[in-house]
Amino acid sequence: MTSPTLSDVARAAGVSYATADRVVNNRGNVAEKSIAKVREAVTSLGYVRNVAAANLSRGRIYRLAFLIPRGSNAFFNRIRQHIDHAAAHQASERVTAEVIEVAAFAVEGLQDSILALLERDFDGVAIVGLQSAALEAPLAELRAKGVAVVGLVSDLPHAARAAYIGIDNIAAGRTAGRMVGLAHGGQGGKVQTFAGSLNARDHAERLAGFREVLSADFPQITVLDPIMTKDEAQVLQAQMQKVLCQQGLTAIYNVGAGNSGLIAALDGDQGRRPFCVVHELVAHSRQALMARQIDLVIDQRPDVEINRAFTVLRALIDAKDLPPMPDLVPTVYVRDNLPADTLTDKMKAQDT
Amino acid sequence: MTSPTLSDVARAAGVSYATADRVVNNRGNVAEKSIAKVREAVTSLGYVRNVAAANLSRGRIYRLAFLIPRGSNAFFNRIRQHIDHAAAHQASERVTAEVIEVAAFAVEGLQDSILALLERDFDGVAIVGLQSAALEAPLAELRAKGVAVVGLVSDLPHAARAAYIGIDNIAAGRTAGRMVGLAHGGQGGKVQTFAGSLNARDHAERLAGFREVLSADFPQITVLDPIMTKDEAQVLQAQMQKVLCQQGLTAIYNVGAGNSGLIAALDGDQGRRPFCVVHELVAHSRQALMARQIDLVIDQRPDVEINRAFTVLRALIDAKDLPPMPDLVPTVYVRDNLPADTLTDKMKAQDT
DNA sequence: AAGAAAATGATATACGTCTATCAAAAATGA
DNA sequence: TCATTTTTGATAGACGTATATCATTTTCTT
Repeated sequence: MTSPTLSDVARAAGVSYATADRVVNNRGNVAEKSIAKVREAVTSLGYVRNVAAANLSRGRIYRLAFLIPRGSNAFFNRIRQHIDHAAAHQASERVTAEVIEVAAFAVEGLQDSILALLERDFDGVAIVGLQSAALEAPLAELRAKGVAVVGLVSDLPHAARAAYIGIDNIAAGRTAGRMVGLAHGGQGGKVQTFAGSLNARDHAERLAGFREVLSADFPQITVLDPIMTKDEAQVLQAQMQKVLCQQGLTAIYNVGAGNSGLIAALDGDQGRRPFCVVHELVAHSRQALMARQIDLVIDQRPDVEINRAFTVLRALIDAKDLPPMPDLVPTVYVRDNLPADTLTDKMKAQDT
Repeated sequence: MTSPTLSDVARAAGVSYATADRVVNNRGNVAEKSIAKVREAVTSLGYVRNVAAANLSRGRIYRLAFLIPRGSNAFFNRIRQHIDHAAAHQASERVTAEVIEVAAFAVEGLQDSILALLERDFDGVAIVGLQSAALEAPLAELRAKGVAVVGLVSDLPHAARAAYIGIDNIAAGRTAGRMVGLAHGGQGGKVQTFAGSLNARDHAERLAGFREVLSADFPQITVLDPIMTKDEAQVLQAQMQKVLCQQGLTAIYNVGAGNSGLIAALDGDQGRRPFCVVHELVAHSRQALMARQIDLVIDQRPDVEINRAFTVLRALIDAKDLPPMPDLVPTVYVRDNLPADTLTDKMKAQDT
């Protein structure tokens, strides 16, 4: 009925509690023979450490930090909200999470913020990162202090983090490509692509995946070179207006942000519009999907990612293995399978 | 730094620990005035009960049961595996989960199994249910005993369960319809549908959603009446072979199981095949997707659902509010966004 | 104001683990 | 063999909450 305690293990192994404790917590100074006896008793009794008792005893608290790009970006607003929400619900498990805003997509700013973390006493940090070697040194220092570090949404240099929590952006681009291909129903066409900047790794990856699928499986569809938008809605709107005048354009794919501009341009347009695919479900992309202004949204489910970041950080801090977690996959939204996400609904449509 | 304890609250409220305890655990026999003082201290100090300590103290263990249809169905095999896997990882939190197999989709069998649960001492139960009034009485008894009950994958009578954990099957069907519609690229067509039985609520719902979208948004596509398969692969294979000979068939949609038969029929076929959409990602649907024998799989992510069932049951048992949980949505898989699910990969292709 | 009822305080034990201390026993080295 | 090192045992306090008991104080009734 009740599960065995470490005292039970000690008794079964024929050693004292102290010795059993030395073994399970690798405190050293134990004879091989005793180690073997205890290990055996552990498996035969099926002993598992009661983490509640353990955490209580050591007064463990999880101080977590999330480094998130600053700005009014709807996507990161959604992320910030979800972090606060999730943290509030884990307060009873002694989890605190602080959102620290950093200059958006700037290596130096990120570097400084990471160094600033050294002064604070965090147990784990999730960072919306950049693949820059300049981050390796500060991250190494952080990890040397015993802080668990994971990359979130956008990866860090591999050696500098314990895990990456985010989708595979090549797969996301491939998925978009597949959808655009399918939507042509075997006919030919011409796709205009948009990107914020190809220095952003995720943008480049999505585009690569997109091209890959179309050229391999739908050669009758032409992919036009991306128009750069700096993720600004105004730029997108202006460029879209131009593009929509072209003849024979059958699809639009924006790998980046600024979709409110894209949608605004479509709004003014009449006649049959091209098939439109964008990324990230936020208030206005959701509305546009409902209003049939766009056809598909590829989403990375940031709320799922945040939950996972909490779980992974706690597991890393406790040095235990990860619980079973379904893969993160790029999710395809059409107007028919939208989540009833109240957060998204309530949020004002701002810039993406 | 360290969070306040109930003793701190008592001190701040100017009452004894005993009284503070009486208030927070509503033991009664406390003056209104004292209640107010304690409540105030709780909010001003930001006190939150340390659940680790609480669970330790009362020796709380979570005894959970999952009622899952018996059989070699690949989908439910996947579910069973994931339950065991998840349970193993929660053992250190004193969670045990027992999978109880019940006769597949039979009201009487389910009824008996629920009554059998009364003899056991479970704290929470997740049931792959049926919408039958005959289940209401036994479930009411179970809940009267204080057992938390949730519906899983397939819902129970609403009043008889605390929550339903599964996707909206109408939305799933609508999503399939949207995809089939899009894949016609504006052209007309003819879709053959397959279902196990229209008595199965989920099958009927998916079909309804599918029809709804096609008739509303893609009127140029004809939806043929479903061929009934009893979810048997042989039936599907035979029927598919007939169907594939028809002229002008542009798409196939199977709302039910038995896809290995469907795939086998496609395997033998040459020439341009129709656009194929099926449900549930299991070993063989995955393989077929990779081998380009089918185009789309609509999946309900049973592993996510299982995780959620654990979370919801524990929250119900602890009588605390639910943590933030992203919506469950029908997930669209193409060959480009497949999860690297080792479980699925390793599992032998059996009947779906 | 006396007696009954209600509310409060003080306190103890238990949950299972971590951590530390000190003494005792066993193994090792010279 | 004696001194040294290594290993072991016994034990106690702490973590924060739940639960129980009993004595005491306050409030209510009439």
